[in-house]
Amino acid sequence: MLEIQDIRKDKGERIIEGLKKRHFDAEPIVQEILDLDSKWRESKGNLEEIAAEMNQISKQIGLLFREGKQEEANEAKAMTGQLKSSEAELKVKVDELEATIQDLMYLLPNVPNELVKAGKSELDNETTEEFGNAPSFDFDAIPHWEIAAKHNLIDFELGVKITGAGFPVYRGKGAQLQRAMINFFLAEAAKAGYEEVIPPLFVNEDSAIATGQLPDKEGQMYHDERDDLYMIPTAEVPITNMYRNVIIPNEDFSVKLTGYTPCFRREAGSYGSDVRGLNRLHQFDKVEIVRIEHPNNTDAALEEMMNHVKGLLEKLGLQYRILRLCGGDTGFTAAMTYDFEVYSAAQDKWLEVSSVSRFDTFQANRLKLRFKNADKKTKLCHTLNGSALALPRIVAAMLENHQTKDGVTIPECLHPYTGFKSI
RNA sequence: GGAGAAUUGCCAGAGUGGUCGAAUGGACUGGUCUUGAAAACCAGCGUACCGCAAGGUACCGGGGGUUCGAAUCCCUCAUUCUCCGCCA
Repeated sequence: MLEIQDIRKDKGERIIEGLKKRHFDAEPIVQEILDLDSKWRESKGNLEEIAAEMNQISKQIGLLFREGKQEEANEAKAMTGQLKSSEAELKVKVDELEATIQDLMYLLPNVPNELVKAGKSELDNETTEEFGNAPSFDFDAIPHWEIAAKHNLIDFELGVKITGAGFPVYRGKGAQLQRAMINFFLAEAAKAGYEEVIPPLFVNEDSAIATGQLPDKEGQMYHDERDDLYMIPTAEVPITNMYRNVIIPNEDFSVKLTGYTPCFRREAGSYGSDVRGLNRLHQFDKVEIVRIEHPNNTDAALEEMMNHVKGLLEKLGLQYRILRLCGGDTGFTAAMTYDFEVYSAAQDKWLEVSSVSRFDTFQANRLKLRFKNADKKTKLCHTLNGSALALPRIVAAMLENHQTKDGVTIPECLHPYTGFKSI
């Protein structure tokens, strides 16, 4: 969530201007917020005046009683009726205004970083870097779902029977490969100084709001209504929420956390070739890296995270490119996002395998995640996170790009974890 | 799932209707003293909102209520602990 102080400062000009890069017209919302905010301040001021008066009178009544001046006390009591009712009235008004302002604030997405270009959709994303060469095959490369079927690695139909579409069953070397990659990713993250956590896979409403899944992406999460819990769409949610309502001591920077979790996404409305095989699932595995930073260090942290992901892809021997998402394609909560895509020769498409984002104070504001700056003022921290990496698509890319005529070669970095060198 | 007890500031812990944003101790920060440290002493030591400021308001697990006035009484929810039941 953006900071209301930020809107007051320049009448929201910076925000309105910045959000144009998302093709988001913030002006009417900002206007309404400003309008309601001044009303709110006025009412709030009045309310506090009355409250102060009430407090005064109450104090006096207390004194009178102690001095045994019953009558005077009762007289004073009688005077409070009018004040009390106008206080109640104002309170309702103030609460309403607050709620409305809050709702409006929820509508405003994060302001894109200065590096982010204006744009409407993925077509406007910029490719910032490209690494590696496309694999060449002297046979007909087949897509991963065929490879998976051929070697009995993943059974999609079985998943349909047990649960439904988008819940595959990994088996044999397919399951082992999956587990090996998780361990590899976690080990690499540990090497890079990230503390591993195993968080809950369900979160409460407060957590889902704090990282921005609610109220915005309600329909994307599985929701257990009975206990009012949400299944996590990414480890970002529980891990970042470890720091909800926390003022972190300066010496704790940088906070670097990693965690492997399954992720659950309803993916309502997806269909077609996008959902073929491992391309889009309702349940998938991911190793996430999360950072909480002093604002001064955010640029450096982002770069470090990018390099971490690059390192993983290079070790896996995959060709990839990095996109800086344009304003319109950048997620609601993010100030800037880099997507890592691996080229799949067999499918002739680029598969998104990682997404590294900085949120600046947007999440921290909802999280109430703060630190104390040099002059002891509490300030909002910055949060960042990235996938390192998301399993299904990286598995798909590996199977496809490392396929041989009658199997798949496992990259060397995984050998200690798989126990086998080929499929 | 049933019964009981509890939830107060960074921590421990007092406080059962008015002068309580909250005693006291510890931790921490600054100062005095010291060659330095320890000890002792003095001072400071929560968050947020409104306000140029003075100041005001709100917060004692969350929400609601009673009252002129609530940390204190009532309702409700959550969490923790103990006992019983069930169970990987």
